[in-house]
Amino acid sequence: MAPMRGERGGSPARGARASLPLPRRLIRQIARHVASSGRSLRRLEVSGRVIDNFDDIDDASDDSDLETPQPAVACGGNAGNLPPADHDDDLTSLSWLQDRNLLRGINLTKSDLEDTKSIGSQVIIKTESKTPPPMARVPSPPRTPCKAPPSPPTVTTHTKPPYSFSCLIFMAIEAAPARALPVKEIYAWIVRHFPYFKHAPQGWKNSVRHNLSLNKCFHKVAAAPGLGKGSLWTVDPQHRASLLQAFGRQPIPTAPPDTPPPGKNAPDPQLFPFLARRLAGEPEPGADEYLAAATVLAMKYGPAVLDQLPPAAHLVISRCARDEHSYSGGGGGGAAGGCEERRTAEALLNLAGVPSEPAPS
DNA sequence: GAAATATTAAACACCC
DNA sequence: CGGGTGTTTAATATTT
Repeated sequence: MAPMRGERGGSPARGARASLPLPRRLIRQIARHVASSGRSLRRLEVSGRVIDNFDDIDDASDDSDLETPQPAVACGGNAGNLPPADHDDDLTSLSWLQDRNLLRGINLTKSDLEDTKSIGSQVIIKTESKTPPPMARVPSPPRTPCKAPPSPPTVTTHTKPPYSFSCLIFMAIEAAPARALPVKEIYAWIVRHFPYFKHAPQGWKNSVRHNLSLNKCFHKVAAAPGLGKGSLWTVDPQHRASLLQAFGRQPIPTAPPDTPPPGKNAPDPQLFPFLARRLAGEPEPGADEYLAAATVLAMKYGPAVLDQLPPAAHLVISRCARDEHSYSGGGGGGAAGGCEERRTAEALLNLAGVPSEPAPS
């Protein structure tokens, strides 16, 4: 995979003040919005690397209207756990909060992570809840969300799964952090979770593509650069319910007979813990923050990165090479040069419900 | 049994 | 040119 633009490797200016790739105002907006939702923005990770500049939020010189940020030691957090890389260059981190993966506690297997790499960076905003999370949490075993979870997906042997192709595709897409997958990743997910397809006749891939094309539940979104061929496929939100109903119509064969049924419209949570949660409609805190993360990424790496993020923003970005982009959903086009990324970011913030401040004059 | 839905196969175009 | 992707059509199977 081609390294993302802006990836570290060069040597950006050291020190918090030397280089501030993000407009402070936007950082403030993001942080404020996150704070208003009862959390605090802690850090942002891309592919495991912190890219935040949120320490600049503390800058009083430009911050008169900013809510008082949490002191860097307030919550202890896991500062000690931060990899050394977190602390170099412009990637200083605030280490005062507790981890909270706003990408919905995804239980990624190693292969999931590998898959994810190909569609873009894993984006994690870490925040803390100032108030206890509304969801009553099961007394949880030691959380190892992203590290070798007890591999759920050794599912159903090598028999043909009882799910229709549309369900399989649906599950694959829903299981993706970004809720969007290229067809190749859909294949991979299916094979990984249903080994039957590893040796199934090749026609099934045709069926998958056929289903994607024909089924109104699935939408193609803009092709992503660096993905190779093809587009990202998403689930049409309007048809999501019908897909969930389809689950209800399908046998759920995977749970042992003595275990209580996982719920009518859900895959076996033991086998698909993350997916089951998501499909069960559990609240997914952090959507706004996620968009905020997209904002930051857009500014850091350029608008093209948005194509590799979830389609939630519904931004239509023309993918003309040569760095020329136009946007619908923002305030019209015509952005040029340096303002463009900012406009993208602000459009995202607006879509995320974060009011945009008028630019200081 | 009919209709709806799903599966499978195949052909073709497009693009990289 | 080859292979992957996406679309479309058609036949068949299964479910409702």
